[in-house]
Amino acid sequence: MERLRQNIESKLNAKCSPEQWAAIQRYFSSATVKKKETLIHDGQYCDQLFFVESGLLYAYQITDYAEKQVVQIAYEDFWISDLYSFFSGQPAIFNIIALEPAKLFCISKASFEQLCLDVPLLERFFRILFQNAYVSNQQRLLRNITTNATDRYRLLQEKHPDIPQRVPQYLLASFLGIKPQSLSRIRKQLHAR
Amino acid sequence: MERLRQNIESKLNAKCSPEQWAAIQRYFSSATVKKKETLIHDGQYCDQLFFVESGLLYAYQITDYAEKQVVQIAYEDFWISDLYSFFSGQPAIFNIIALEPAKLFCISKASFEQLCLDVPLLERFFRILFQNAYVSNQQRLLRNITTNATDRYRLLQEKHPDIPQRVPQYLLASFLGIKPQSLSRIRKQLHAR
DNA sequence: CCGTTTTCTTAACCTATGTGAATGAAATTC
DNA sequence: GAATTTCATTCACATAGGTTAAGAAAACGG
Repeated sequence: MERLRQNIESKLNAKCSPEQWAAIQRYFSSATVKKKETLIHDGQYCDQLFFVESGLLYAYQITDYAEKQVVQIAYEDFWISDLYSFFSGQPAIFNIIALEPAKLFCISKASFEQLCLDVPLLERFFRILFQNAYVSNQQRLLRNITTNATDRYRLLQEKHPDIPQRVPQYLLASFLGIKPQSLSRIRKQLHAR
Repeated sequence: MERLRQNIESKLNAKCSPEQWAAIQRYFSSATVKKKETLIHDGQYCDQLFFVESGLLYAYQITDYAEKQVVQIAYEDFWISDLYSFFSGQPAIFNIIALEPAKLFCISKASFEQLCLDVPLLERFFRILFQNAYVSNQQRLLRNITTNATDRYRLLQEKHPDIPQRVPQYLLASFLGIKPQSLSRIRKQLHAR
């Protein structure tokens, strides 16, 4: 669980004491998913947060006209969940599927709440986690409005060079908000230089 | 402050006791802004949450090439702030300006934290408030990707009929992620039927 | 009330991205 | 390892929305 520890400590900008870390470990369980296995089905409840220890998963929504829309891509050191369902207790609106076999650490909502009481430092950690999720979503919305597809692709390459290498292009395209043919065209133009 | 009370009670789906309400009132202050007055400047700190009692404000970001991008529009019963700055203590990334003279109730970060301790019910309220903000942003991102401008405009008319009536079209267009000329064209087509 | 400024509309044209179809490559299944 | 399915690429064409420019309408300021 070294990865999880580092993730927590880096976001808190502080070390966990041995006791804190022992407590934290008690509240998480681990899980593995095989390639193409569905971790969360929309319509069912998602009452867990998942930390990706290894592997890669993505979350998508089915749109009004039955198309997949990729919402999030998570690999090592990322957290993924259907936060809407997690927070509200309503059925999930996303599907979450493994693209590569993955090893996860999971915390249920009940454990999450217990842990926050038990180790207040973790309450702070999760607050930061959710705040970051909020802010990065908002920035993503603004980028999608104000930036063309080529620049969005370049930015993704820069910030998350893993993703273009590990994710098939039709999913990458969806994540960027374009069609696979357009992404193919964009890549061709970029390589022409 | 009746509006604020109703807002809180409706999101909590519960009534505040007289003591709770008295405590809440102590933590809020009130403010007014004139038309065109700037409530929050980007680059400065935004350590307040604002509840709109009357009037209308909007938040925008200046994009890389110096264009205004409208992020949020708030009128009676809405909350508005630069949550990034509020949460992180970093300088604000948005400007918030009054389009109509407005009366606000404000709570500073320090009061917010005190209030959450003092009246745990309010901690729950704010959690719900932030969760809703997260979810509605995420849904807005997905809609912007999967839906054309005409449908986005129609949806806005349906869900917030106040906005098209009270906000000039060039700001409305920006909020929808299009240019004013395009919004004009869309409106023309819609009225032609 | 009139001149100024801001906002809205229209139109002609342009461009990025979508669409549909064809092809071949790659991956998966049996 | 042959058969199928899935995925990526390309192309010709379609279309939504952007751009530029001009004038009309509305709002504003003295």
